[in-house]
Amino acid sequence: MIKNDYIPPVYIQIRDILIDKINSGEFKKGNQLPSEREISETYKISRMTARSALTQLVEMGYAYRVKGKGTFARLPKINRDFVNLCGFSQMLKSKGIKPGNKVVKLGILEANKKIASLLETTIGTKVYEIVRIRYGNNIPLALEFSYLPVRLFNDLFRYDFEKNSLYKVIEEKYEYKLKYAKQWIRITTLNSSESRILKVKENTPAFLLESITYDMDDRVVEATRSLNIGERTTFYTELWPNSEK
Amino acid sequence: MIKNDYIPPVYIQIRDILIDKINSGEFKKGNQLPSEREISETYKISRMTARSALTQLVEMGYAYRVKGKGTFARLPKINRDFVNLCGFSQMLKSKGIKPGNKVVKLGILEANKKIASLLETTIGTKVYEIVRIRYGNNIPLALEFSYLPVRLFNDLFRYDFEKNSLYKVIEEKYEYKLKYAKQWIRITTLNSSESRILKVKENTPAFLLESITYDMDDRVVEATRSLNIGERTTFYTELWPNSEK
DNA sequence: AGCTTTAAATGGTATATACAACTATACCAT
DNA sequence: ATGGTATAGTTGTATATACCATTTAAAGCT
Repeated sequence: MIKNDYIPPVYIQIRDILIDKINSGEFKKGNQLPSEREISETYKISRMTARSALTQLVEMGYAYRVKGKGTFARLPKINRDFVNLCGFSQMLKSKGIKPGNKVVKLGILEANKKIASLLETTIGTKVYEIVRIRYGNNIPLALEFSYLPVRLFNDLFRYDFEKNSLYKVIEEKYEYKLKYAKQWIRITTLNSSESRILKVKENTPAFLLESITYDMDDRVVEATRSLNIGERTTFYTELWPNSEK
Repeated sequence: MIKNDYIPPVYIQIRDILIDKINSGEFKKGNQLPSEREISETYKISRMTARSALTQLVEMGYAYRVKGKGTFARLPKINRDFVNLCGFSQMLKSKGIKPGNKVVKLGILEANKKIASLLETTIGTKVYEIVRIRYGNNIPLALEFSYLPVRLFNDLFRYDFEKNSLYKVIEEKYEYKLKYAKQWIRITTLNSSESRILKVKENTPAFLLESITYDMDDRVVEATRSLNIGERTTFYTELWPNSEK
């Protein structure tokens, strides 16, 4: 169907080789990775391409550079105790809270300006909309809007998102490997319909989470907008210095 | 004193020119920026250097790329990057925002239950209190309370924290190497005195940030409580899949 | 032994070039 | 009207080369 003979760019291939070696322990935390020139010789590629691969590692948190010394392995950024890439349910479960899910709307719509800009596509593009209420121990926590380009997901609605995690479907059924997500967090207040759905009073302060999820080819596969009731939400995160040591 | 003859690399200069044009509204959100080739011709630089400048914009959230179409402006709000420990001022600087600082209170007090538990010490321990207003481009952004154990910092108040970064003093003058910080984020509303200090109206929604900073020996060197005006703050973070599992 | 100088290795910046992949448009043939 | 083709413009990938700045270690000198 669509590119079943797809070969990733060289710098991505080298990146993945190095990631494997870090994950397998061949390069341990703090170990020096092969230099740019060294990599270019081993794989018979140009130094700039080797550098691109290393840049990828740095961006993904697998390495850091020190001028004049070298590039060093690091285990990727720790603790996204934030709503993380494994999804909402799994995060709550890890805290011993019973997750819940109710789909309140499913549909296909044409991207307006806002959604188009989040999905980095053009206005009018067809997108799936999934609206869910998120529960923790049966208490409403958040109202979540998910948007996915129709062209990437054929017949998405055959899956039941009260039973299946959206991320699982994306990764296992459609085989998009998710790389990372960008997330912005703001404060807002709930309007009348939002507060009615979540059964709290109008103008309740809430976190507004907007996130964009990218796959390994840096395509936007999903955009979400989530309203988390302020008084029922605490985010926890750990901050580390940029270059570790 | 600090390298007044420093000339930034070309791609940084071009980056800053473009950021200025985005901030000034010459390029509005969604507008197409000059193409890589166009930039390289205007400034008489190579295309790859122009590309580096645009890559910087993308990484800083000022732009996004669409293959085959072009690079488009996007207007980041004041973002707080989670993934660093470098402190408030440096964070704003890296986004091209002029940081500001006003100390509104300096003192030594005895830890109450709350502060004692944050600093992992006993009630009654002597602690420095530093209260500061944080500005970005001269607009009040946050009210920040810092607490440090007196026993770790001899004569701390000889330093001027409107001129010196607290983290710099801790690391350079007292030579504590900072390892990491834990941070909790909640929503609150400003009470009358807080809102008066920040010059906003009472009950304005705000982020409540509480953090604890550890040094290399896992001693708590600082605890902070920060009230960030909700409508002037956006947190930005990147989420990566957990390496475990 | 202790110091300075030199050289090698590393990442950082910059140029020039080429082709691939994708988008939008114009134009033409059916 | 529909579909194909050509073309120009864009970002994406890749090569080859050059020089700079920083770090480290070896070499040389006093």
